[in-house]
Amino acid sequence: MLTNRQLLILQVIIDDFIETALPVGSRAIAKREEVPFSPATIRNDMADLEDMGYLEKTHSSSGRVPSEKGYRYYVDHIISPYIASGNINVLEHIIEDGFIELEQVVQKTAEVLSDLTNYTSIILGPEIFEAKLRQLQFVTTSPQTAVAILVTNTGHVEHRSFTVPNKINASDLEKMVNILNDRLYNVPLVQLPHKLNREIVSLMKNYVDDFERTYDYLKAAFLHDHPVKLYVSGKTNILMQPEFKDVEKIRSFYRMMENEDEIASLLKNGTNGIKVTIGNENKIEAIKDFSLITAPYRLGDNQMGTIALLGPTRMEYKKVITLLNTLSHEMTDVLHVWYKQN
Amino acid sequence: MLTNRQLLILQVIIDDFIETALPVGSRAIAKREEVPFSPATIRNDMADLEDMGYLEKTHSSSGRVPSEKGYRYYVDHIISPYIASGNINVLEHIIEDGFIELEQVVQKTAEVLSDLTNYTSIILGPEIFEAKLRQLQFVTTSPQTAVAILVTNTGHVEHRSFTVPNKINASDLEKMVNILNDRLYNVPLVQLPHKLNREIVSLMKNYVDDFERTYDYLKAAFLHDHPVKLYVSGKTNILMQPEFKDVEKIRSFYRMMENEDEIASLLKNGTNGIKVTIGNENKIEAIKDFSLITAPYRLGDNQMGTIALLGPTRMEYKKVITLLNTLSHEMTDVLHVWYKQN
DNA sequence: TGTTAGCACTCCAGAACACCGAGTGCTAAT
DNA sequence: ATTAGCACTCGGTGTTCTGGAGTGCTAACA
Repeated sequence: MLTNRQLLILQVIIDDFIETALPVGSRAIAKREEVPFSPATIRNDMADLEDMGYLEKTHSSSGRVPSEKGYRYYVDHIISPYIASGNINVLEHIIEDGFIELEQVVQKTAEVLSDLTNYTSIILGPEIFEAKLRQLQFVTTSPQTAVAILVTNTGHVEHRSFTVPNKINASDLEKMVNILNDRLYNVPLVQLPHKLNREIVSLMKNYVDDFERTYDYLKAAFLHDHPVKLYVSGKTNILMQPEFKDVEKIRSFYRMMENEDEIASLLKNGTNGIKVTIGNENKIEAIKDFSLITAPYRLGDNQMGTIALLGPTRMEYKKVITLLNTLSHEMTDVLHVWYKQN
Repeated sequence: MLTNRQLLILQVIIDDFIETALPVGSRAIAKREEVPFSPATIRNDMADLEDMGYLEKTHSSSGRVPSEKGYRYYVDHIISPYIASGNINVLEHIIEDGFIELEQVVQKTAEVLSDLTNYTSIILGPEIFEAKLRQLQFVTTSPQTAVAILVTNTGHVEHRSFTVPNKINASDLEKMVNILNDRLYNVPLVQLPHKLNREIVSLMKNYVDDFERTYDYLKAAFLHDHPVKLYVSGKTNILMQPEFKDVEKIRSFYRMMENEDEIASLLKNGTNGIKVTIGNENKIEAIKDFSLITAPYRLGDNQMGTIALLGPTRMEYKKVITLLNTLSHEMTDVLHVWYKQN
């Protein structure tokens, strides 16, 4: 168990190191008003804190630097009382500015987030499975090709190009699409496959000649997965951090950022609230000396996506956690409005 | 005027430096089979070449390094006879692999290009103004919002979200869109505004009540600019080059790459053939020690876009120019097929 | 006259060394 | 329990030294 004084010293050291990125010495701590102890006293506590694993030295006579365990303690026990969910209405301002596509709002949010923090922001989602179908459509673009288009109530548009086999009858396709639009209007995307199989198949058999082939084709066009998008902003911010003077580190960082699947899997890791992953707690090699902070946003009970910030382990946790907390709530609110309006 | 021996020496020095990135000394040159002269002789020529501005020294007793003027001479007079337009069928393979959207083909091409060269590849375009209209459509997504969708014969889909003012009559909109689709089918996008004003306006006035307002609205939905896309691949390749050990350089490179408008303007700089811009010939500060090689691709007489490679001034010009030459022709061929199929 | 061998000179890169200062741990005094 | 004092450690910086790769110049040579 830590004494109050040790707690105070740990906090001061971490705060200081977060600010300066330089090892902190006992003299510097003693100079602070909130620490009315002599350097020698502080040195004793520092030695204890090091023994307990919260601090490290860069060499035998250097000042102290927080260990990952130290950051962990700091996040879990020291700053947690100060985490509020402020209200900065970032999203409201963005929306007022006249953006109307959800994707743009999200992209803009990512930009604001990285500007506000000087770290790299990543937003996953939103999932669109709760969005309701507005229209399906086939547009023939050439004798052999066509585009399948899907529109949702959230203004989301998906499209795919296809080659059209000769065997498929255009008028059959048209009939089917008409039926689908009739029957599936306002159905959430997540229910499409189910509805299709249960209610529509039998209906269509009556109207369409070469049912099997046409139906398979339709499914390929409209029932594919809806890929979740990743919005990233502020990749260069990371280069401003003093710990990234090393070209090799920069390279591995950018390499990783090119691999969207990997990043997405990092963010999907869904808990209920804010999650802080420090240094080696990250499973992915390339971010072993980063910290990743994620916050989910939701629609009802469904997690729709994740807002995240990636920065050095020496991160401004207090500020960042508060910010993410706020923003994830705002995102949740926006989604609520966006999806519930008919 | 350069003597044959000077020409040979210049070529050898540049080839060597391109390969090793190290200053080249007279002894190393003399060891080569194709240079049957003593180091002393070579030194004399090197001094001359330096006087003429083709070579530089990094310090008073170092080996020589090509100057930008040297590269320029190399590109214009030394390697030009060797530039062929090979036939590697990159695009054919990509298309065979089952990609069908033009955008994906272009993206994939950029990736192949950067993999093949280890530089950063950038592709601009293709412009879609030559594409022909297949369908315009309004989909109402909620009482206040709608999406406008435009599909071309090339499988390109554009969409925009809107708020719908109460004053606009939905059935008027529908009528208008129907008329548009009737009249504008297969019209190249570039002719849309003209056709609309000349032929359609008068027609529509007859059918629609609140013509003015509805028409303005339609124009905003469908007659916006068609943004030209930028496809980039291999940004991290640049980090492998030994000249980019400096974090500050890396930072400015990535900063620049984030500014798509600037890059696009660099590439638009359209000439007829391949264009090589070396170091300070580039107007943009951030790439003053890069070389940029661009090649246009076209449809008929219209330049549709640009393929480019960005690398250090010490670039493998011979290989890269040949490659770009080939690929720009292949792109032109692909576009031809893509746009001409009805 | 063009080419080459020889030589003195230059300058960078890296190793070795000394020195300073910030910081520590320990001990003894308060 | 806290603190003053002190010896000690170690990284960073600046200096000096040295080896080697490379040059320019001069004189000899074909």
